[in-house]
Amino acid sequence: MSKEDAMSRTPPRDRIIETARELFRKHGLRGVGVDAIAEAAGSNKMTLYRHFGSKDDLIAACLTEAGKEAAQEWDEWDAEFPDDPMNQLHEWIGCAVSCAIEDPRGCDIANAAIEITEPDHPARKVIAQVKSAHRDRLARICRDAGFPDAELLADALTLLVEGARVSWQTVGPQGSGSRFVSVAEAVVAAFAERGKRAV
Amino acid sequence: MSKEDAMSRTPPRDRIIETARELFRKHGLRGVGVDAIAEAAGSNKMTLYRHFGSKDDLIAACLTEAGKEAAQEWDEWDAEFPDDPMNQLHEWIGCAVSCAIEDPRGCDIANAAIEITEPDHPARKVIAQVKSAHRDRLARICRDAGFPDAELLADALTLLVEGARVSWQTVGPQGSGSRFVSVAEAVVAAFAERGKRAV
DNA sequence: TTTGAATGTTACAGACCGGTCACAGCCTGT
DNA sequence: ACAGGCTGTGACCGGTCTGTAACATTCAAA
Repeated sequence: MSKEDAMSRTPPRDRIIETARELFRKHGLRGVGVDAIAEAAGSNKMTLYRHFGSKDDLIAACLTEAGKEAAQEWDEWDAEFPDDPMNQLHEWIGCAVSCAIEDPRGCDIANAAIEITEPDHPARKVIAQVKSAHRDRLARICRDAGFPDAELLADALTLLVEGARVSWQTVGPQGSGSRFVSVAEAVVAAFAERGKRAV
Repeated sequence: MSKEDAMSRTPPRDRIIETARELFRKHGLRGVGVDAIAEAAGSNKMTLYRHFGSKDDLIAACLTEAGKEAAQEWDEWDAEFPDDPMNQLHEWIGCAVSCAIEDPRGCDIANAAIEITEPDHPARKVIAQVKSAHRDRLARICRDAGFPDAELLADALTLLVEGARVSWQTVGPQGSGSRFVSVAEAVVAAFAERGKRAV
């Protein structure tokens, strides 16, 4: 009963966020109600509303948490290959979509951006901030690795990974998304050769 | 009153599909009810249900219609640059995301794939079919243009455009999505040079 | 003119939703 | 032992949703 133990030990707020992220991912933001989330988290609707003022705020909190997790992953790559941006880049390419094999539901943040239609939704700024940070870290690695067109390469890789996670949801494992690693490596190689010739 | 005239002349089924596509695009699939669609189409819920057995079937019909429109666009490029795949490719790159400037809601089909969580939803096969056809036509152009790595280039461009339309919804005009044309052209150029050197 | 199919209208069923209230319990720090 | 904050419980409100039933209307073809 280690799971139930952990459930009862962690404060309700954390359990609710974790459970909400699971259910949102599985059924979509509009596909699951706050009551179901609270119950699945071993709590109830009232405490949910005492921690998060509304469902929309809960969604924003979940995406903030997702952004924190992503940043942690970047930090781990930083620590794994210190001062070796080229290996960091290859590691990123390898990991960026690999998770999709088990759970083909793509990126929670991108999915939320698509599912949320209100322009003033509290989650919108979280989405923009996390995604911008992602591109910025990618651009920094490309610059550190010495690519002359580092910014353009960062844009290319950003679009590729974003597209791969969508492609996985549209056509599944037969689609272009499953060739993301080959494509990304080819693009990186092409940009590297371009740089060499320019020098 | 040509618009109202057209509304009353066209059969209800077509009006409903057209209206549904607009509203689905604006508010999401789950963000608008069948009653609102029927009323906005100048019809009513009952006739809607007589033409489409369920809301899910209506969604599938809307995506089928979207797929037909996309195919028509490809045919126009074919007719505009007959036997000139390189220009067809450039035209595709220019048009693929340009529409996003006015309406940043991305691709209806990809959005639907993300919003639909049921694996057996009637729209799923439509989504997969349309997206596969898109990649196939792109691959054919790349092959006709003589790219040695035509399949890989088609995958790259597919992922890029898919990612661009998502990026537009996450970070807006400041994001990588607005650099799609530059990125895609750079990737095409890199693949072309690769081919030359390989020859 | 009559017939019949397509369409419109109204009402309803049953379920779910987000959000709030009043009240009861628990558990910790003092 | 006691006080106070956090948590749990169940009921409730008003609204919306998909889908159906029964009935009225229009309109074109025969």
